[in-house]
Amino acid sequence: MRTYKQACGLAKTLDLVGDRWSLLIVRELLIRDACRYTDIRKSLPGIATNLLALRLRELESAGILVREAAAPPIATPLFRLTDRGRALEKAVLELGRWGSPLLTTPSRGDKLQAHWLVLPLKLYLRDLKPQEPKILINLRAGADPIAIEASAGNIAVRLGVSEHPDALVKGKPETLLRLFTGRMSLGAALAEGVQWEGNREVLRRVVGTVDAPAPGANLMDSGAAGGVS
Amino acid sequence: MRTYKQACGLAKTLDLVGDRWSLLIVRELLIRDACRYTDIRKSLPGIATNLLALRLRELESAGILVREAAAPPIATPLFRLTDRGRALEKAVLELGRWGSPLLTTPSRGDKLQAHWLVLPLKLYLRDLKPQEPKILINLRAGADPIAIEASAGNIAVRLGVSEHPDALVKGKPETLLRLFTGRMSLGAALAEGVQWEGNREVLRRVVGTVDAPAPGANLMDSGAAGGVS
DNA sequence: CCGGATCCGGGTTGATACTG
DNA sequence: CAGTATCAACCCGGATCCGG
Repeated sequence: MRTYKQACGLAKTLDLVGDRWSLLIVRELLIRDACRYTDIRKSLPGIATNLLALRLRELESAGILVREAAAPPIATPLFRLTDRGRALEKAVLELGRWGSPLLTTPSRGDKLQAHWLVLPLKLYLRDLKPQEPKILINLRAGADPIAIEASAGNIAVRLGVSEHPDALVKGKPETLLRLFTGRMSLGAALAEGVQWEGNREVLRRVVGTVDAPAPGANLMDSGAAGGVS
Repeated sequence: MRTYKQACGLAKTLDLVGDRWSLLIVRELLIRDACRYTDIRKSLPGIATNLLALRLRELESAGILVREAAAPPIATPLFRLTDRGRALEKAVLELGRWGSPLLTTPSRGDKLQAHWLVLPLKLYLRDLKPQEPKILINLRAGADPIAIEASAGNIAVRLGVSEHPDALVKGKPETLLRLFTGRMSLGAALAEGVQWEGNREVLRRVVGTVDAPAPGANLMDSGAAGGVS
């Protein structure tokens, strides 16, 4: 294994997850608790099958994920993060936050899969009315539905469907992302084909600037927009 | 440029800083405000000169750093992070935090340069007595002295020397790191050759468990230790 | 010395074909 | 479905050389 040979936390981390595709595999497992080989493959267009198999072995031997031989009847192995692997979430979220401003520029041929919304929603949603009763929002932007729950000041975002939600929102992933990160008003979203069923007020519960989509609204905490090479 | 072609913040970040050495170059510039080519090279043993030059061009065109043509007399270019590049600090610190537990295992041939202590010190030092007057600690573990300042609940760590410090601590970087991250008592550090001049009580100001170096003390927030492949 | 450019051998990645 | 095998292309590491 190629290593930097530096007694530095960052270098040690990159020794284990710095190779191409590694952190994207971790991202998939952060979003979907357990994955089959093919699930990961479909979410990583362009990865070679041998490379995916190699990375999974490497991450397994690094203690970041485990391969669970499934039940005897239909044995299809499942991959799941260990606690140690799940501890990468903060770092993954911070890397994703830094890259978010680059998503505002129109993507040429970029893919956007619905389940990827989970991580940015975790970053940008806030429970702005902690004293009010719990609310549930279901999102459907593609194959994988997303469930949002705001309760007592906390936000939970996960793949799946909540029962008896306060609202069900359908639309293209791009549009829902802009809507829920405060970069697009509800009116504009509806005009772009978003379907909102149920209570519309719950949007204000979790998104700050619903009606003030500042023209050059920047998702960053600070700093100028970076160029794209 | 090779890109993942995914409309995902993490993927976009990795498109720009996911290549080998890129984040280590950012780390160097986070620690030393402005660097010459050779400074970076000395801190990255093993990097090929052409690769360093290439990475610097890539990071420059990504808006992460700028190349400052120095003053006319003796022109030696300086590299400095932009605001956008400095915004990577949180992500870099979180990646480093995740890798910290891997530093406890004896490193085979790993290099440890004194100035790398700056980032872990930023992570693990706390001002535990915010109401007391400001204190200054100078560290010397190698070529680059480090200045620590605790004041009003905040910790500042930078390369350099404070004037009239409360304490001056000299020793091997490994030992100072363990001492200031609470994994080694002061007594043990002194026994290993650490020289402490000045007030010894200031250590309690910034380090939590000075006298309780739990045997298997873990720097992680949670999770088991990962294996090393 | 500083800041690279150039060349080369070997390792890694990407694409495709193939197998249990 | 879950990989392995193969091979071309590219990237990386090390050495050398070269203009200020």
